[in-house]
Amino acid sequence: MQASSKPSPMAQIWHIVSMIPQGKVYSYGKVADLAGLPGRARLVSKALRAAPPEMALPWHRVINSQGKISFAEHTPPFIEQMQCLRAEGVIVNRGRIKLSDYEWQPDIATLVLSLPY
DNA sequence: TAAGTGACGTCGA
DNA sequence: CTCGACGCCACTT
Repeated sequence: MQASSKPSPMAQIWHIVSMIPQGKVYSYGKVADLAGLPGRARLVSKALRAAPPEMALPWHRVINSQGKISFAEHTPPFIEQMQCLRAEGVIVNRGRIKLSDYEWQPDIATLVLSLPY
């Protein structure tokens, strides 16, 4: 059984990102881990850029492991991401976000039920 | 095939 | 805590 093909890495990444709750953030590296792609954080950024706008993926909730927005400060994309986060109640200072307050703590049960076994 | 690039991560100064 | 160097991976030149 289970002869069906497993989802593409990009589809897996999109799936994980779509699960990040409003008002919470998660790092590229951890998204990659949950997607079953350890060590491929850079693939996550690529997947977000490739995501069609129609799917309204919450890309702004993905930041780097240091709790900062990865775009260069003062650039249009940086400002857009910061505003999206603030609109959800996330406090952003100079591109920095307090992970101890806003990092998503994925529920194990939810994860198990959502992964493609 | 080698070298460059990037919405990353980790470690040490 | 901030920075730079280096490691990494998947492309692109």
